[in-house]
Amino acid sequence: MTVRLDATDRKILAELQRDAGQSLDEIAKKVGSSKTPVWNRIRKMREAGIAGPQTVVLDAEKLGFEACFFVLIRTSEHEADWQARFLEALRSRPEVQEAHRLAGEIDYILKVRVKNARAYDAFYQALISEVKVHNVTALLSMEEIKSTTALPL
Amino acid sequence: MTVRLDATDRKILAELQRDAGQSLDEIAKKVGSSKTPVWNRIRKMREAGIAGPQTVVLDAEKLGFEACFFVLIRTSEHEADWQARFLEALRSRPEVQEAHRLAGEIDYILKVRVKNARAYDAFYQALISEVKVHNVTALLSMEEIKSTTALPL
DNA sequence: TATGAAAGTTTTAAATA
DNA sequence: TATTTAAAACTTTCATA
Repeated sequence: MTVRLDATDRKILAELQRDAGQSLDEIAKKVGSSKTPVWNRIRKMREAGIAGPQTVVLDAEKLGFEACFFVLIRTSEHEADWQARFLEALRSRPEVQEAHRLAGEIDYILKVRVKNARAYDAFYQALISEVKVHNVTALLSMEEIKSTTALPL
Repeated sequence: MTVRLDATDRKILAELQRDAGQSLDEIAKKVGSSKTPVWNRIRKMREAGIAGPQTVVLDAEKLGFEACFFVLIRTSEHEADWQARFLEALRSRPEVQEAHRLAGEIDYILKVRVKNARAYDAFYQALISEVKVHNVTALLSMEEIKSTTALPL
């Protein structure tokens, strides 16, 4: 389901990733085209689901979210029912910003953003009371060196 | 440097996180206010750096970025000079979407998004040739269960 | 806080290369 | 077929009540 894009499409996406707030005219100038063609390309990429919703990046620290944990989870349960409940628990908890199922020893990794260590503990207790997990390791972030959703187009 | 926000500010931020493309009128209706006050609040929050740049979320899979690794790094080097070079290497590589310095046994965690396993290996070889690291474990994501930058305001 | 008018932007449509 | 021009609809921005 990979879509064919030309160099102009890629430049447009790169600009939108950098700043989705700029006007069509500005983008058009930067990619060496004009408003209408740029608008049509963006519309097509949106329809194809390549470009999704716009969002605003908030400063987590300034909003009081001062703790970020990476959580490594091992489980002994591998039945469909257990997995369905576990995934539902992750999806419904807003503290969980990322959740991946992994290959290898460790089964899942989560990125959890909370106000403080106490809030993490509350999250942890709630999670393990909902679904049984074998082993949990929490890695506490001391410093966010880099954080971006931009893809290197 | 935490800023005081009221319930309306929070609702506005929540709406902007959900969809930054909607108009002021729509946001105003949803938060039970009108255009001008909403606009003033957004401007203030931008000036305070609480609300940052707008971006568009792209579909990594559709763009051919089919591999995502979490990389756990242990190092024996803890000198300022080594660290400065290491951080610079991470910041300058666009495959690195997240990088955190951790407390405890493991020193750093990275989230690395690449087209395929070969591209990951190229990244890995380049990184270890630039800076010496003691131990590297790569966790391969099989499935992205959840991915959001939204904070639970 | 609300109203409204000026400036700017997006979107659609028609004309042109 | 793709691009440019042009015009309508809508949004943002800001002055004033």
